[in-house]
Amino acid sequence: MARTKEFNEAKALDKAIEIFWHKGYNGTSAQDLVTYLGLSRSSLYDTFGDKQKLFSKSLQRYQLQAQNTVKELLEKSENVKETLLDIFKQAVIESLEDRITKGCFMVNSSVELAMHDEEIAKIVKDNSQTMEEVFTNAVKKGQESGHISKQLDAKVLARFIFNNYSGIRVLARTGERDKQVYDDIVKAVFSVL
Amino acid sequence: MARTKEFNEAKALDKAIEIFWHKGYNGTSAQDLVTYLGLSRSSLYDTFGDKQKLFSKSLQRYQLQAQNTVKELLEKSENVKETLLDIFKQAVIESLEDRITKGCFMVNSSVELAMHDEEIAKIVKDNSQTMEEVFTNAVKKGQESGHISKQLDAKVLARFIFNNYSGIRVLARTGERDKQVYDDIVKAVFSVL
DNA sequence: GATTAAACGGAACAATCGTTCCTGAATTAG
DNA sequence: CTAATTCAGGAACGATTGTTCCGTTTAATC
Repeated sequence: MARTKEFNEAKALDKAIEIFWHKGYNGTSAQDLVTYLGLSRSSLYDTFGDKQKLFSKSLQRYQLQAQNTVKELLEKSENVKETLLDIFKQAVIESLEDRITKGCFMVNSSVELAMHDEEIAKIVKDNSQTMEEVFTNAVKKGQESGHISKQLDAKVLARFIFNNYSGIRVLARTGERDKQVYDDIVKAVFSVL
Repeated sequence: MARTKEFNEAKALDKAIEIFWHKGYNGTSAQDLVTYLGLSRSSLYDTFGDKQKLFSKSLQRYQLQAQNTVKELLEKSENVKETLLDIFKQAVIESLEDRITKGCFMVNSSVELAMHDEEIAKIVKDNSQTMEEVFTNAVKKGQESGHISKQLDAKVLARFIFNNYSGIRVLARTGERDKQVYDDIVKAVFSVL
């Protein structure tokens, strides 16, 4: 029989996420991938097909990870407003800590590829819809428990929250390092809830 | 003496803005530029130096145009809140009309290049600062005239407005075509003012 | 009409791109 | 052992990249 796989496919994907996230699709060369994933050209192409497929898989994996984190936090939360605040605070911390200012992989990919690559566009669209649902359910829960104002519709607030989340990630990508800027935005956002 | 320039440098730059805006820096080839600007390889390089310089000039020109539009509208406005609403409505209209979903050239460039190209990073940073000032002054004016709530600091609101403006442009870039999504966001944003 | 410089088309550059293929070593199961 | 399969490494592919250079044409000034 045959030799077993030596490298962990999932771990290789995580590596791919990192470098695509940092350098973008067009900015990452095949050589970059070989070097950074630490496996040979042949293994890379045998395992993942081509660059586009690898990117697509990476983005999908990232989406799952990111979504699950937020989803779980909100679903088991007893005070949704506070949990949402925690999520934003975490995004701010990551934006400031991040010494290589990666922003958000999904936002970056949207901007770079969504209009030129149908498959990526589909992932992005799917992500938006799912996040909208997650936030909508969370807001509804918060409104029922009295933690969030009922002045605006849950879906309206969900889209609003998601929009500001995107905005903050763009801000991070520009390299903004002034915490006050992020805090001000979060403050204004939560004055609505 | 010498022959006079046949092509209009400013018009060529506007063409460059269009294609860079649409395809991004890495996605636009030298051949794309030759074809789209309608001038020869030699003229292009003689006039603008190289691709990076052309991109930089294009982005600066775009910045000036975009800034002046918003600046003038807000400075001569008598009801700043309404003018801000007009600006957002205009962004929404452009996002929906735009058959090739360009988003915002500045946002796109931030995400694609700001962290890899110092010159671009400088332009982006300068743009953020200027826009923050413009919005801050506008909000102050609105607060003094009673059109905008004084509950939050002018600078806080300015940053908040700018963040949502970025977010909307990202949304446009993803190809979102549902007007309701944009309208919901705008509604929530203006509930703060 | 001579001079000067700009614009042009296109050839050509080296470099890099993503991808394929080959070789030989390594490792597993029967 | 043998057979099967994966590994690493690198050579090589054609295509495309950004850029330079050259010869010719065009036009404006003197």
